[in-house]
Amino acid sequence: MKTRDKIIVASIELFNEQGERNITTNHIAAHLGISPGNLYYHFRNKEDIINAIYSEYADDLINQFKGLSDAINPLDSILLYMDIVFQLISKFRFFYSNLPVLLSKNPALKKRYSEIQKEIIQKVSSMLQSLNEAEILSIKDDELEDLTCLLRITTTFWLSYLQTQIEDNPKIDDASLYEGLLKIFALLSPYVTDGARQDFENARDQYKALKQDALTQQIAI
Amino acid sequence: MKTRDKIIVASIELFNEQGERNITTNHIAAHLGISPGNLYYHFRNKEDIINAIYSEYADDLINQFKGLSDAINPLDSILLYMDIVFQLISKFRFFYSNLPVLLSKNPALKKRYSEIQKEIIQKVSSMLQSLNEAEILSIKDDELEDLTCLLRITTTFWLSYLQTQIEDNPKIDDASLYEGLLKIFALLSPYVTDGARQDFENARDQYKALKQDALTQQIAI
DNA sequence: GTCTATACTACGATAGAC
DNA sequence: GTCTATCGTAGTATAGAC
Repeated sequence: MKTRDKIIVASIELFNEQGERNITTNHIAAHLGISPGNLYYHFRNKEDIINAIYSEYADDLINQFKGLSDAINPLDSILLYMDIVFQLISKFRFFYSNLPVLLSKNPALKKRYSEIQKEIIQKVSSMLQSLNEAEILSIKDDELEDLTCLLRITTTFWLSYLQTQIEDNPKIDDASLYEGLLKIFALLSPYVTDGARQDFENARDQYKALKQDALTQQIAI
Repeated sequence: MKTRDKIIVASIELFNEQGERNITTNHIAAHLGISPGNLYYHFRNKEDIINAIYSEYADDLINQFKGLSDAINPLDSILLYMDIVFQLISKFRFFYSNLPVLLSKNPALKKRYSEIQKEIIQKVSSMLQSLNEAEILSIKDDELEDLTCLLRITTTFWLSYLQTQIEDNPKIDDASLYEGLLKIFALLSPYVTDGARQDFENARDQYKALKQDALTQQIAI
């Protein structure tokens, strides 16, 4: 791997584990066994590294969504979508743990973030409309915007919420992500039509089982 | 006002405006026209100031909730409760903009935060049950926990969400808080019984009007 | 591309006079 | 209680050799 890429990978790892605020450029260099000077050859400063990480995040996002374009049923579609979102948030969780602060001191990043957010909101909104048309959900026009917003808040801050709840510092694992997805089920549940109720609850049970599996696996290790 | 209190007030103000991370003890002292030495006479360090601010927050919370104990109807009760919560979050928003980071590097604070959280969750949960018993909402037993959790996430991170959405750096004002409260309405809406629907929508319209007032007032200024 | 060495700065914190 | 003066440290960043 090129040094530049190594720096990005190590930074993500260290930021996630110990918090972006607690990790300096020197830490990153030391962790990789390279000199600070070398790090500064590849990046102008720490903000530059964060911006590069965000580029990687954005690329990931686009690539993952491409693989999702196959026409499957709308319920699976939104679930897979949410799954991807949770996984990406987990992979870059230092970023989301710190979202308002990180964005406020980096206007360029905030602009990029806003643009991607707009697309995601658009996508979620259109997925909900598809579910409406397929008569899986029954959402009134004036409810659509609020529901989209609540879905965004829940996905964006789910891990942050978990981190504030758990007593000792938590390990973010697959079970945490499935638990987040189950909150999405809870949000959508009141809007599910009678006709789709069975499928919906089956899907929910599947994710409950996945969460349980992840939990027991975790204990086994 | 005593110097100690002045330091707390100024710190809250500066932290909210410019972010806790960007404000040093020297900034606080300079802002008050006192010496750094004087500040350090009153507080051992910056973390000590933050802990003192949190004590003020906790006191505020308890006092506000005391004034709420009068038996009013359960719907007004939860709305007033949420109103208080939003206002407190707004008053200490630097804290919530930074929640996971601030808590992870201050275990004592995290412990205090967790304890208060437990009480709030308990309180919200019992309020929802009252609404159930009064047949204003119809929440099944297995839905209660998820709904409580979604309410917590939405209130806790509403302002953080707003800050990430608005293009240029946002002014958090009354309209923002009412908008947050309307998200609470959106969360509860699917669970409202037919019998209580009219009251619920009337209350919602009231808050919509309040938000509009706040918006126009803001433009007038 | 990578290293060593170093300069600079900001911040946290304390000592000691008043 | 408050000030002035100052020290130590940690983090950022660059220069210049290899």
